[in-house]
Amino acid sequence: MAVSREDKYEKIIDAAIEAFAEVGYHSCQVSKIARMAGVADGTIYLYFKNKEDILIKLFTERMGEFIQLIRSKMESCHDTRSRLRTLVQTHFTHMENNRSLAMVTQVELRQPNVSLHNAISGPLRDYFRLVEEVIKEGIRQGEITSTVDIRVARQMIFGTIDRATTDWIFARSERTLSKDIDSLMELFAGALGLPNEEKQERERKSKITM
Amino acid sequence: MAVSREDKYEKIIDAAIEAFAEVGYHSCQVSKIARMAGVADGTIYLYFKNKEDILIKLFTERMGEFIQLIRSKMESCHDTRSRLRTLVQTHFTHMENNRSLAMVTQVELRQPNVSLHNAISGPLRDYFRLVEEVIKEGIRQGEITSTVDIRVARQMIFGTIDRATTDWIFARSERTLSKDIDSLMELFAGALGLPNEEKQERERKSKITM
Amino acid sequence: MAVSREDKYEKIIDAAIEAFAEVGYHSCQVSKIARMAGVADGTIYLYFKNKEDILIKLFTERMGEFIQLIRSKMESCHDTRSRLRTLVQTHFTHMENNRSLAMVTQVELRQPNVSLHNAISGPLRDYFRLVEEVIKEGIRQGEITSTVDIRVARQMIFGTIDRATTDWIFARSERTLSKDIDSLMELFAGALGLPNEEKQERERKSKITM
Amino acid sequence: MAVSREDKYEKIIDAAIEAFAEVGYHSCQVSKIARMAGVADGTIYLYFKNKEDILIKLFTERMGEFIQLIRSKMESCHDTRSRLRTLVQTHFTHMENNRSLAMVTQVELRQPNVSLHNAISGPLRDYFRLVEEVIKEGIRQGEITSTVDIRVARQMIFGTIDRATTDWIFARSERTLSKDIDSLMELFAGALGLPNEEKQERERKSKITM
DNA sequence: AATGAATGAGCCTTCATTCAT
DNA sequence: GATGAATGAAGGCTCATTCAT
Repeated sequence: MAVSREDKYEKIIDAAIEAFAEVGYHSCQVSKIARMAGVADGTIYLYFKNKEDILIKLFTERMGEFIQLIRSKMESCHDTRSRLRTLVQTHFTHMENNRSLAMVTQVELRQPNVSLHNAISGPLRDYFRLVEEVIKEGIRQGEITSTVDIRVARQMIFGTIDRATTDWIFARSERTLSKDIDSLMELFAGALGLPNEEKQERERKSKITM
Repeated sequence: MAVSREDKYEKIIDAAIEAFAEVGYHSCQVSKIARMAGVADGTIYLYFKNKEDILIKLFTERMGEFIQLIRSKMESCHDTRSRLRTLVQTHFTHMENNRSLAMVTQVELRQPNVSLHNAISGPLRDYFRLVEEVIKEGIRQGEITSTVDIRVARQMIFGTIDRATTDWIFARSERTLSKDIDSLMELFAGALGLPNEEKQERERKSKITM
Repeated sequence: MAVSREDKYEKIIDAAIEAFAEVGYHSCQVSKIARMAGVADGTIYLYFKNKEDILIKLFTERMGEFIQLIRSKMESCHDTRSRLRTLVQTHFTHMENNRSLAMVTQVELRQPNVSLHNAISGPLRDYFRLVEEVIKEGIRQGEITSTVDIRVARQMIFGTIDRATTDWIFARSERTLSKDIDSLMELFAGALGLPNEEKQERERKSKITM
Repeated sequence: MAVSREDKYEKIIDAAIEAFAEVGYHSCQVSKIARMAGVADGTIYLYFKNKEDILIKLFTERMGEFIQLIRSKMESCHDTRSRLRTLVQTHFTHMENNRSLAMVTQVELRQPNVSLHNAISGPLRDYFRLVEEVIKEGIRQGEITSTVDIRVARQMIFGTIDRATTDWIFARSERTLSKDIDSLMELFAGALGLPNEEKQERERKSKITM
């Protein structure tokens, strides 16, 4: 079957996510991934250069999809506040729906390993760029104070989301990530000087009236 | 001599910081630390349970001192804004002055390892508590909107500082961390609803007059 | 087609000679031979039992041809000296003209492997027998001292030729093998007590006269 | 003990010789050598860089001693014939007394491996030099025809000895190497034009008389 | 207390061979 | 006959830790 090959690749990626989340990258034997994917050890090496390559490809691929998902969700947004909310919402929901992937992203991928770091920095920079685009658009639209330092603002947004996700991963409680979105948005709105929602609502209406 | 023992312990910690920063925790052989500390391999084990214990003790000790340093610097601060600024300032300056330690803190300590994580969580929670105290005090003093979610606000503050530090560690440019403090404080002030500095000045004066 | 089958077999043998000579038997992957022969990996196993079998068949076949070649060239020789010279000459020329094969013969086939050794010993013994036949005939004809130990003499002749060939394979210089033939023959003639050429010439003439 | 370290090194070398001779270099696991030497696997790597290094050091060391042995035995020889006989005799006796080493030398060390070949070529060249010195001295003393090509003569002597040794290693019979010495010497003497022993004896006597 | 030689557990990867198509 | 994707066995080496001195 033509699908078979692609199937196997995905099977290995999926197995690796579960395996890494379960026992950690370092303690995870390649044979465990193979077993979980239902393939032979050697088969792994027909699709991946080595164990690290699995982690890299896994991240690159899933992160790419993730960023695409956020972008597509943001398309219907007309202001910075909703864009930011969509970003946070999508990020949190995605992590909640893919807890093993979140585990890998928040924990396993923080390996202090040069080649891993290099491989990861690409997709990570894409995410950074996405956040900065939202900020820039906000400034252009006059929603965000123009004095804001874009890089620093991005560090705040990403750093906060990232920290919240990591805390959630390590927390034993059943608390969801999503229920912090309002509090978070309040902070972001205040930090960036976003117009409050009533004001924005009023402005939108007046626009329509005109 | 009693000093000798303490000396050796510190020597090993210092050597480990440099060694971990240089080649990374995993690639760093215990014998390298021993060599850099000027002791025999076996001597390490008179002071530390194992390799991981060096990393843990190193972090616990330095983090404790670090938190103490921030607390003492904050003592002379009379409002939330200056407390926060002192915290950020001290954090950034300390990292800039101890780049190897920063490397270890931001990179090496992110090992996805359960026992390491547990050992680290103590001092980390101390830091979190410190940040949350500042926020609580701000709310109590009416400087911070009382609707703010303390945990989320702490995640923002810590997450942002942490991300900025990590970015700085990995950046090749000569940019310092410190020169982002103003931009950062602007964001924090907006997020927490801190009174702007002129207003605060006015209020302080009126207090004195009264 | 019947030819096709034979063709493919030869193609694989030829590819193997080049491949083994290039990277050595152990480092040579079966897939490399397949690629160089223009067939699929699996096809190899339709013609050969396994990788070692290629080496064995290769040697057996080429060695057989080689011995045949020497025998046919020797047919026109009427005395031991010319027979020996023909043997050495043909051996050296053949190696010079088939450097890759020489590489395999002198280097790759020296694998310390029991089954390989057993398989090789057949054709090798054929060669030994050929040399010993020349010696025996020499003794019978009175050209070689009858006290000569045939096995030892054969060891000398084969050992010397073999050593010279190995030296040539590993030498970086452009020196040919063939130009050592005269020196070599001088040694062999002395060792075996062969009549010098003038004397032989005289004897032959007197024979004819009689 | 000061000896201990050297002891262990020798123990490993000795064990390796036996192990390689028994199952062959490639099939021989490092752990087997360790077991036979009575040390831990890791200990091997305190004395040798890797498995190949054992083979190299083994050969270099034993070959050096071997060459020294031959040289010292030859010191008391006053003519080429006795020097050659001593060389052959010592070579054969040494191989007979160290069958495992002979196995390694004649079989395992013929691996077609570049780094191995390079490491081996040094001591091998030393042996070649030794043989060539004997030939040169013979020419200088007028015992060997001056028209002899030294390199080719060396190839004959070494090649013959080497072939005889290899044949002996692979032979199943109980035949010793040593009993071929006379036959061999006869061939060498003839090849090099050495004066026969009676003649030499006569010359020596006449010298004394004068 | 200090040493450092010795230990030995542990795993990624290769590649000859198979077999479903 | 031909293919080539899939298989899975097998082992050299590292290095944290120990312990006799």
